[in-house]
Amino acid sequence: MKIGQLAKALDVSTDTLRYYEAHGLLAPSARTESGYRVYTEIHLQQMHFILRAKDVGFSLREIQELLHIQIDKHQHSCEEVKYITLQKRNLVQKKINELQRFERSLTFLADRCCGGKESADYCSILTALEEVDDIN
Amino acid sequence: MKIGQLAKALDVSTDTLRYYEAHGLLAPSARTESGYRVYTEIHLQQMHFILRAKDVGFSLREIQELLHIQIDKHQHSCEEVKYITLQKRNLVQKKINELQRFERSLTFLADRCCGGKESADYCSILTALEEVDDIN
DNA sequence: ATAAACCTTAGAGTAAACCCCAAGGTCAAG
DNA sequence: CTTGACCTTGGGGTTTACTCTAAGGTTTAT
Repeated sequence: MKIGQLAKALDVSTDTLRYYEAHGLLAPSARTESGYRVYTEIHLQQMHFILRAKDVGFSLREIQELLHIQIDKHQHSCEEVKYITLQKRNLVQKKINELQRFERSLTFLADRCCGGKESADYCSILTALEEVDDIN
Repeated sequence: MKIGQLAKALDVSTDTLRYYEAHGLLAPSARTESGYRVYTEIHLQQMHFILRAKDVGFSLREIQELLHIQIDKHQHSCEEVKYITLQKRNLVQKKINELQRFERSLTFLADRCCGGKESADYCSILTALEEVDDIN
């Protein structure tokens, strides 16, 4: 697979892929004789991982750390890897909790909202949020 | 409450608070005679909302949109508010799903990891991820 | 065989979200 | 009544994550 194909499959720009390569996130496994980057199915999967991670608020640096667990595996003991992994999981769980709180607020707001044509005087995320906060 | 106190309570800089004000995210309700910004408990809560939203990957623009549901409530019909709200909830639910996938990957990795002193040759987020992806 | 559509590197430009500094006004403590 | 910790505005600088341009080489389609 060439960079353009991978980019199209992921709906990102070729620039982004080169940027990720330059920043240690995704390196093509080989080059053609003429220097073109060659990617495989694995890179597609890895990019899906990266994009999902980005989407839920991880910075590229944090994503790199996650990937580093693999890349540096010979340098790290299993103990360290486990520690890092559990730490990251805590972070993920915290994010999930926050999002679930948002979800409850939004659900509350939607339920409370009549959905009709009249002015939304009594509709407000913040009001909903406060109420949810009170409930919790 | 003055800006410094609010900043300290939230562990952000006063610059950040002024930046948010300039960008329509959080305006103090009043000023002192000498021009100092005056905040209340409500602003503290609103900032908690903003910071949590930021933490789970919403941009300031997106957060503003969420808050706008309130600010513009007289301009919007309840129908519109409900539509926006449900759309945002979809987004939140998508993020939750993505994070739960991460959580499964990380759990899988941690479980698989012996946690001992030896090299982590067989520990890898990506390997774990692939396996989880296979399971799903 | 030549245009169109790719690819390369290197480097400059941009938007978001701060962060810092200067120059000066305000205010509580000693 | 002044020192030091606050506050004000305005503007410049930084980092992250792209995005674009220039100048040129490669591949595919007619």
